[in-house]
Amino acid sequence: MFEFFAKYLVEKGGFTESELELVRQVTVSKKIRKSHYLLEEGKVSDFIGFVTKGAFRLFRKGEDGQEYTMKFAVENWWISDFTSFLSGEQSNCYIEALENSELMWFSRETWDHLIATIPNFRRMIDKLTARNFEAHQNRIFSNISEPADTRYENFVNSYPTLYNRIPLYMIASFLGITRETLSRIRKQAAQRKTTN
Amino acid sequence: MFEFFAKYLVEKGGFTESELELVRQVTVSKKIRKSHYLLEEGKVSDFIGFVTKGAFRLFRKGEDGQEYTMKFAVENWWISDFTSFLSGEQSNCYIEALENSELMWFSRETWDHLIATIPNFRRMIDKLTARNFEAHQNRIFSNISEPADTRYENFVNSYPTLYNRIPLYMIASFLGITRETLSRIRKQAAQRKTTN
DNA sequence: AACGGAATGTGACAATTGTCAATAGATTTA
DNA sequence: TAAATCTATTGACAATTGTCACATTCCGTT
Repeated sequence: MFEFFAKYLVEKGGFTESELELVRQVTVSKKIRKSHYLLEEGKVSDFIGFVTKGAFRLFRKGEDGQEYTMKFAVENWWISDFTSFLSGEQSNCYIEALENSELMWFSRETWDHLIATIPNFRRMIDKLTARNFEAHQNRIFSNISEPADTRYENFVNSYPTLYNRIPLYMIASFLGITRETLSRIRKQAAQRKTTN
Repeated sequence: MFEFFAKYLVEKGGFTESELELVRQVTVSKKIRKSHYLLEEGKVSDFIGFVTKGAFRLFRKGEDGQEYTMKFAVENWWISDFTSFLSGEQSNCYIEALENSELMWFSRETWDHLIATIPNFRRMIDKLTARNFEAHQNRIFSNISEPADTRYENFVNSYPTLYNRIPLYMIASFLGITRETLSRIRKQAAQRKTTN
């Protein structure tokens, strides 16, 4: 599956053949089965993964014991608890495989090495970080300014390869509503469609 | 007011005297009066500011025309629309001075120069970026997992130097509720306190 | 000090969302 | 394949939040 990752590096980072080779040499591929965890609360997220197959979610447990989905990741997405990765402290998140999945796996040491030795790599990650910042801003804005039905609509439009692949109750918690409410929102949306 | 900034650089970044001098040479101080704007929608946020006096808020206008506060900044905080700064594209935000304020003002060129020439500066900003990421995560988690009264309580506890200095309707929009709801939450909280 | 506008508080009611319970459908596992 | 588990939907009702209207307080300007 390295070729899948290589394609990404060429397209997003403009990597050359020799740069790709440098990355290949340190890339570890890892398979993980559905419902298994890549990370659990209390452990340090000392890796970064690039998803080549499957799907993941990152969630936290609330005071109420409920699971709140912070993020999804499918093919071509990066996955880690970056907060824990960057601070080196224990994570308060879980990362769960939602399907049988496969990823390119980078330890903290490997990651730092790539950043330090391949300028293109750092550039790519800096761009990614900026995009991430923007996405966070947009999500916060959505949360404070839009009603639930609009948030769901936006979610579907923003993640067309994602929304019909993931259990609805996870989407509900991602949006900050209950599964029942999401059910009703979807029903209303469907009715509006047939009426038009 | 550079001394105020210098203190920050020493405490947070461990800057040496000679490094401070390098920063001082390129630092521009800027005053701005209450209710004036540091940034308006449609312009590019091509600066980063460090607040040495006063207070700011960064907000976006929603579809409904309402203003939604994305962030506050008081003394010792950085202020900019980082999304626009990082992408170089037009901002969809406003930055408003909430009091007569003063800041250390860095153009994009100056900023890049500081990052490139002072390793300590980049290190400090990298740390800051990591903290920022964590803060975003926590806010999103708060938005999707906590009821409004808890969010307000957390806000007060998290920003003790801020919450009683800023109009309530701005706090309400920051939390994603209406001013009326915030009013009632505060009333209930006060009643609980006198009852105990 | 007085005025006017902005900000906050409050009541009545509407709309939205949550909770609980029951059911049906889908998927996994033995 | 069948049983068990997980997921999604729905109804009835409760709780929360929003909307609108108006009163009150606060604050800056003259």
